[in-house]
Amino acid sequence: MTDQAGRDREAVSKFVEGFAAQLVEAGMQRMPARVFAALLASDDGVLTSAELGEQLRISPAAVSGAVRYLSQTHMVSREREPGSRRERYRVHSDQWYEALTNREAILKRWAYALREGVENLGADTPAGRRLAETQAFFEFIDGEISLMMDRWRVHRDQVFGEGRRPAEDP
Amino acid sequence: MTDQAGRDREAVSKFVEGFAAQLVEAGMQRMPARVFAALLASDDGVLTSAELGEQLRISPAAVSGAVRYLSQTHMVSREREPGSRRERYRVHSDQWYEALTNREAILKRWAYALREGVENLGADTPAGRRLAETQAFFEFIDGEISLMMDRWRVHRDQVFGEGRRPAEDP
DNA sequence: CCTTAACTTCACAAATTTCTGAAAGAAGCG
DNA sequence: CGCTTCTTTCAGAAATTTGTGAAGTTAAGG
Repeated sequence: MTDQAGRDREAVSKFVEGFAAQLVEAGMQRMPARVFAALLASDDGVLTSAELGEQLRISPAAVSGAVRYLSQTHMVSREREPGSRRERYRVHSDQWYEALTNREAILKRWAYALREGVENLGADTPAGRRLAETQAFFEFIDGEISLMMDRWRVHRDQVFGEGRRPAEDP
Repeated sequence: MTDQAGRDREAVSKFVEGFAAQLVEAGMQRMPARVFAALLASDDGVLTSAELGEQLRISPAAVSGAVRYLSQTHMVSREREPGSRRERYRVHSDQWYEALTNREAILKRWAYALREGVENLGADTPAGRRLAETQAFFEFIDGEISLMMDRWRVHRDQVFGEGRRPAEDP
């Protein structure tokens, strides 16, 4: 029962494809999106490369590419069980949406490009002022996001209970 | 001087292409990104279709497509000066990043897909619980974002001064 | 060590996306 | 009203992206 055995494959697949489609809509590549959704919908949040390939009907190469992207962006972590050559990919509930909000790296680059623009166009020009305000916006957001995540953790512990966290890795 | 005349075209172009590249990196299509960056860097935040085409070296068709996307996502508004058949496209500083955070629509769709997943997989299964927590996260974020924008407006008025707003449309 | 099971990399074919020129469609202006 | 100027739509060429099979690489286990 800890495996796919007793589960409604139809329902899982429907969720996986539907949620992946939404992720794609938001700009994520197709394969990473599908792999990620599959992990989210798995019982333990862990699947092997072979399981992913079979469930999604994609080649090992596709799994490899998708997982590389997902681990680079810290949405999924890879583990290898000692004494096996199977690799296992895991989604940690907390870790992954922390990663999602770590578009911070992107915000930083935007802010940098804008600062350059202000310098080159002149801070006293209309365009320069517009860019400066935009830059200030991103810096503001950047700071707010980490505060928001702090509040989320408090909120989550209130709603879902605090004791559950260590149980996630059985 | 209110036109491109006295401006450093080189500097403008450098900013436009650099910032557009960052937007593309974050998932925006190329042409919308370039058009948007060009508007940001323009003196009045307003450019005509022809000006955009000339500055970016793209066809009228490309401008049309890019602008359609940008106005659908409320990042740019289109106006037609009465008595002219030239259309003008404007970026309102405030309006556009409000639009950016209005990924709310996306968050809503994600939350919906997740809720369906919880129902179909069962709220009492491990996967169901994971999905439920993720759903709760997005709902939390969704609420926080509008509060954050409120704080931003206060912050902005403190830093940039309050009186400047009506001056934006001379 | 050699074998074998697994993952990764690479070159290419297929599918998709992107941008253009050309034609069609609006809307001012005489 | 018809001419003219601008914008939009559309079909297709070009470029990019995507996913695969096959070869290459790593590491476990005899």
